[in-house]
Amino acid sequence: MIRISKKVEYALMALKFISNSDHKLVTAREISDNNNIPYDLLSKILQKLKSENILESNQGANGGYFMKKRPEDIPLYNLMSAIDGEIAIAECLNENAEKDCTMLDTCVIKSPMLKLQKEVEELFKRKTISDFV
Amino acid sequence: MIRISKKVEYALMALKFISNSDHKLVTAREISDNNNIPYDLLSKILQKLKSENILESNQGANGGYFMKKRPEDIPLYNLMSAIDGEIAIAECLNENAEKDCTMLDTCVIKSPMLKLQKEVEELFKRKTISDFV
DNA sequence: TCAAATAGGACTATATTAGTCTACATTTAA
DNA sequence: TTAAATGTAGACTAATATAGTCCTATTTGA
Repeated sequence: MIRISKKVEYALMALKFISNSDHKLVTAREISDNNNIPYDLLSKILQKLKSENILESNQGANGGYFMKKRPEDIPLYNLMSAIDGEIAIAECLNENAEKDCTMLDTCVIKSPMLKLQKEVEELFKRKTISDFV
Repeated sequence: MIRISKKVEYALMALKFISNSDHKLVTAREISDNNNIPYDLLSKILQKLKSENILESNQGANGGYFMKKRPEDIPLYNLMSAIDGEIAIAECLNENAEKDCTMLDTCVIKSPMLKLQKEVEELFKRKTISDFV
């Protein structure tokens, strides 16, 4: 199975909500209530989006989030890797597979897998948040 | 994260091994030993490949498996869905999401997600086992 | 100084994936 | 005709990844 995690779905919904809002600042609570997303989980996601410079926030009362980049400038790929970490299409393509994989030398499918990985990456880099907003 | 399951990796390795073998029949044990794949797990996988008409088998002593289709006629997509079931890029695109998804009516990202799903499918349908063999 | 907000770590629960165990059925060769 | 080699199949357990919760700061405006 191959999938977009629920967290990324939530992120997309949040970004859509923020983009379409006419407020300057949108709170996590608003997003959570309007989209039926667990508040605590959403908070974590928004924080990650902030640390990726996708969102900016004001803390404190009357605080909230706002877009730091335009949707068309945010590849879906970046969103995914920000939230779920590096995207490896197969276990053996992880950074630390070199120490984990028991069959490094004998592996017969690594190089075509790598090629496929590149193609999937391309696809997710071509897509931007504006495709969802 | 987005990935090819280990079972599919094993299937690819098995198909490669069978394709490159000069025996008429290859046993699960041979494949398991040569590729470091847990025997029981591999057996299950081979059985699924059989039920998908990718492999054929002879039972009994001197039995084993052999290719029923040519690698270039087996899309990676089919292998994946044979082994791991239908490929839905997001939870909401599953067959039974209609009853499960709490936000059917309000969902704001379903249609672009569906488009993305099609594109990923295309990619995996274009790839065939011959790319790995 | 209080209430409303973001920030962030630790924890628990759930679902998915990987792997194991046991029993049985089929075929061949001795 | 029987033993060994093989595929078939279901139930179970273990490991891992994902989703979700809880609790406690910290910041800031009224």
